[in-house]
Amino acid sequence: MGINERKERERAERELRIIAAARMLAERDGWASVTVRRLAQEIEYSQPVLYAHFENRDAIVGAVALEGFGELGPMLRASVRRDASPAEAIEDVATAYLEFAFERPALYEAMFVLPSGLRFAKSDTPQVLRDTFGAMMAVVEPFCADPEITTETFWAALHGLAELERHGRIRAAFRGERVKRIVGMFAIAN
Amino acid sequence: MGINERKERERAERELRIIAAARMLAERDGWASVTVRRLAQEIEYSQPVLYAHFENRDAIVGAVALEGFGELGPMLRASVRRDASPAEAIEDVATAYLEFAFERPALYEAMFVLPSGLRFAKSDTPQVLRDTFGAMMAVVEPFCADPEITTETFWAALHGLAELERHGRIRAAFRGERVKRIVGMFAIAN
DNA sequence: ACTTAAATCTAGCATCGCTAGATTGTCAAC
DNA sequence: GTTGACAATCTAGCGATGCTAGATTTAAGT
Repeated sequence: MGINERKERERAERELRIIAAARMLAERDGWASVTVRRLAQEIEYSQPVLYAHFENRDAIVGAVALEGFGELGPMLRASVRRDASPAEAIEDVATAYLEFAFERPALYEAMFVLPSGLRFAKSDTPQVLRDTFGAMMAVVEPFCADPEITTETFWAALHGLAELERHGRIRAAFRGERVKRIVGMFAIAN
Repeated sequence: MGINERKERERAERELRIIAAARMLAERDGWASVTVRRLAQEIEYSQPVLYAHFENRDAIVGAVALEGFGELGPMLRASVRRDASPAEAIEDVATAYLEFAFERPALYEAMFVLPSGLRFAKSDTPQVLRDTFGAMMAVVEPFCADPEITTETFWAALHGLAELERHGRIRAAFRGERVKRIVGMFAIAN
């Protein structure tokens, strides 16, 4: 009886449609506009159906965030030029990271700012999160003794640059200069 | 006729009570619990009175944020040990900054994360914001050619460390190690 | 065709930010 | 003093929100 299989397939498909709708609305109108009612309308079901897929609104944000990690990791790896020196590799990743943050602000927000229920740096951390972390670690590793801590620091620096600029705390015009400084700092033994 | 003066005094006092209540509720239960209704109850007036003081809820967050800047700047300046070397001064400020972020999370959130209507790095930026920025600039200045950009970068690094740790993205246990790296990076010519 | 269980919806609760319009209080002119 | 005008304040409500209990429809198995 393929009935249950079909049902499961339809269910999974509907879940994807919810996530896609959430992402689209968030990118278009901001996360405040992503309401359960609107999502329900978008997928043409009533609100309670969403709660059969996600425990609450935060979990929907979390699902979008996971998608984001699934894209950020590969994007960071792909950003490194083929014959880049170790220092250039850091620059490529830093630049790509910020590009991601500014070109997909809603996605970035889901991944790093909004409550999403995701668990980081824990034993049950999803693989995509580890992979993204690994993409950053790969480029700082040549320059440091303890890659994990240095990666955390590198990541924090990039996240700070992204967030302060996104909130208008620092001058957008000087992003390149700031990246240059960060890269210069991480591209020496430490 | 001191009548109008008295009224203005009472009005100003009431405004301070609103801000104090908002800050207290935010620190105790988080910003999500700071509702206009609850604030009204706290100051023993009806909701509409709050809108005679602040344009909207965000403006209340902004007022609390301003208070926060009024404290962060002096705290950063005071954190530098009397006979600290330039490098030690950076360490002191970095440590004090993170201490502030973790001991007053709600205040920090108002200042740097929540929409607050405050304008940074603009011509009409309030003096307290400039002062806080200046406190950080003072310690990185000895090591750099363009202090403004380096300060923005330094600040971003600290903000990233604070935010990622606050959200459980990086391991709290290694905060000291990360600070050591950041300090080491900014405490050399760049 | 009928029963039962799963899938889905309707309708509602409590809460939110915010505001129009009524009501109270206070001042100044007569 | 009384009264009229204006400022201060409140009541009551609108349109949203996240979430859920209970009714209803749909579909499956016999």
